[in-house]
Amino acid sequence: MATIKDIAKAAGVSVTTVSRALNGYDDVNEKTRNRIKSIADELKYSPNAVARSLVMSKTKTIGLLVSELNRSGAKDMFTFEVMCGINDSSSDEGYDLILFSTNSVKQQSKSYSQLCRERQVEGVIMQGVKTDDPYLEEVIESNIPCVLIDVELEGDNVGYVTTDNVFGAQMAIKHLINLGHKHIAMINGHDQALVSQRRLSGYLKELDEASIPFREEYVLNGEFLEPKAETVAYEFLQKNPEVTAIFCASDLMALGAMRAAQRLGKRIPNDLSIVGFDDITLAQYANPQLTTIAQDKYQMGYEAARLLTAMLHKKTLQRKMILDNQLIVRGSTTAPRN
Amino acid sequence: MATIKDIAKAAGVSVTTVSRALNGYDDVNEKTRNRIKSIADELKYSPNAVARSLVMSKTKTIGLLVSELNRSGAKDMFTFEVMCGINDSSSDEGYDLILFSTNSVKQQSKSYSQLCRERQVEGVIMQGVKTDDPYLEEVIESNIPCVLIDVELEGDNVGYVTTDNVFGAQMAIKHLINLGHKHIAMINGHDQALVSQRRLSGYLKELDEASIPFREEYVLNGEFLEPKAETVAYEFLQKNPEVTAIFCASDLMALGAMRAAQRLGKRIPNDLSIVGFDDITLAQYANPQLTTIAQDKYQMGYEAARLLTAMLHKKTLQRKMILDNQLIVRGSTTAPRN
DNA sequence: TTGTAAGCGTTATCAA
DNA sequence: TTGATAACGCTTACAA
Repeated sequence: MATIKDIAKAAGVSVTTVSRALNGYDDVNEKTRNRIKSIADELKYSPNAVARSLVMSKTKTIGLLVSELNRSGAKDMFTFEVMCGINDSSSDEGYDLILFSTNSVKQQSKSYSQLCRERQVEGVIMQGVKTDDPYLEEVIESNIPCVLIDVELEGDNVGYVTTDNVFGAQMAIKHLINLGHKHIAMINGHDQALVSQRRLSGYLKELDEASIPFREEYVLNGEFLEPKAETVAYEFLQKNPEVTAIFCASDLMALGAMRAAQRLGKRIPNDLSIVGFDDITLAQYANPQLTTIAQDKYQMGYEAARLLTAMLHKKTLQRKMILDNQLIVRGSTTAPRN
Repeated sequence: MATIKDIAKAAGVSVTTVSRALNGYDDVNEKTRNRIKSIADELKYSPNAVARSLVMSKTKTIGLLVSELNRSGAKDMFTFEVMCGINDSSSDEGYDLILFSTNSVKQQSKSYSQLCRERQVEGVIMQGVKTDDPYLEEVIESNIPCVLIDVELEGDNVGYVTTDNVFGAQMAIKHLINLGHKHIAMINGHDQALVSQRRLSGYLKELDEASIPFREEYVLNGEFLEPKAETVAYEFLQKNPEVTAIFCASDLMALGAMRAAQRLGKRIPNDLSIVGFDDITLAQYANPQLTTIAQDKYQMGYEAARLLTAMLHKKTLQRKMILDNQLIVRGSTTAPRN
């Protein structure tokens, strides 16, 4: 592990000169610079980022905080794809990523700002946090720049990236209405996700525009879980045979609803149309293939890291970014049988 | 950002005492310790890991090097699930994870040991590297402790975690033979993966034990890609109608093979049995559901990080870990029609 | 039980 | 164009 000291000694110059030579300052003789560089190569020198961070108080590191990063996230590749985007863009910007894995147990022992300050990250990207997560308050209080995924929180140092969930839901419902559906239910995610609220309001808005009366019992809570969605859909469909279409706030729940329908002997899409949300990989492999609202997860991550680094460099006053979604019509929707 | 200096001043003691008090040394008066602790709390002190790393030359950080971490890995959640395991176990052991994202472009500018030394990681876990990856040589040369996933390389500071791929393949073939199949093809992955070689040898071994003659043209290269597998399977099945079963070295390729069969009007499993490898999420959603050899990806990651931390603490002489696989029989295999 | 001082590998200020 | 020297925040002999 050669240091600049070693190089300085070998080159017969001071550490200052070595530092400047290696960092491309122009107040150093080209001849000495070359000598120093070749010695550095010989000694297989690489700068110690830890030491540099200490003196510059810049770590060139972004903290990635994913709540409950675990296997259950494996089915919808949401988390993973967002991470890929974050990874690509932060490495484009010259930042490394440090993974903060937290679960509710660990959260009790270490506060958000402790976590960040310890590792001296310059900024944070948070993913998968619920609206009632205690860390969220700390994000505002602390002045560490932070970009949230799918949590609409704004502040001097806080921004977010999300997609247009209201309009996404509207597209889904409009699609069903255009097909001729009148009795459209919704399986929503849990209330601790902002996207649930947004998608619900899109549902309401679009029903309203079509002058279809809203029926409270048509909105179910599937908790974003496939089996839970299956359970509630199963009960619901038995009680409400007039319903010909269900809009689900996630593809995973849509898969659960499909299974419920099949258990009840309903054929999809002939007896029941289903629209999902996310466009996860599985959507294409379901039988029939799932009509859904596609979110560009990779881009969400990519933009999140871009937004954060721009904030770090004070290059932007922008604090939020809302991406468009897209309706993808596949085999799980059709006109209702009359 | 309070430092121990601030605390020292506020408490009227030296920084040494503060350091020792906070780190739980027993040569400090309990009264002063308590005073110091409460002041630290007041000042919302958290230790600066960067400074600590510098002086202790220990960063408590593991580098995670995933080759080509990108969306294409999103379909088989392999990478992601392994990562979850690594994440859980390393955080259990008190290590943080730093993500080295590299692609072949970036590799040219920065060598493996440069990458590691810069960030002063204590050890590295590598995933997704091909056997001809230039970084692999460096792993051996450098003396940074490293654990590889699915690359069987051993050395003083190098270990690996993999599954019993030979036996896994044997289970697959035995299953097909037991069903009565005689003409069994294999779609293998590319040669730059060790697992391809292992799975092939399992295939050969099991054929041999059943005295089924090996036919070279029965082994195809699907490059681990779904569309590629579909292409080669499509051509192959046309030319070789006697084949009643295909063993694929990955589930993704098995999905491709299924599609090829369906395009040729072959029914699965009645006209053609297919066995995959991995047990990715999609395997259960395919139609019919895919019979496969399941690998515990999460555990692979978990054990990799455990092995690495054990190596770091010199607590083990063990350098490798081979996990068992499991045959999961689903709907894509049955007895051949005679 | 506590304090002084050196040092980890850098960068930055100032003077030469 | 170069070099002394201080500083970043912490740990750790060694001394008191």
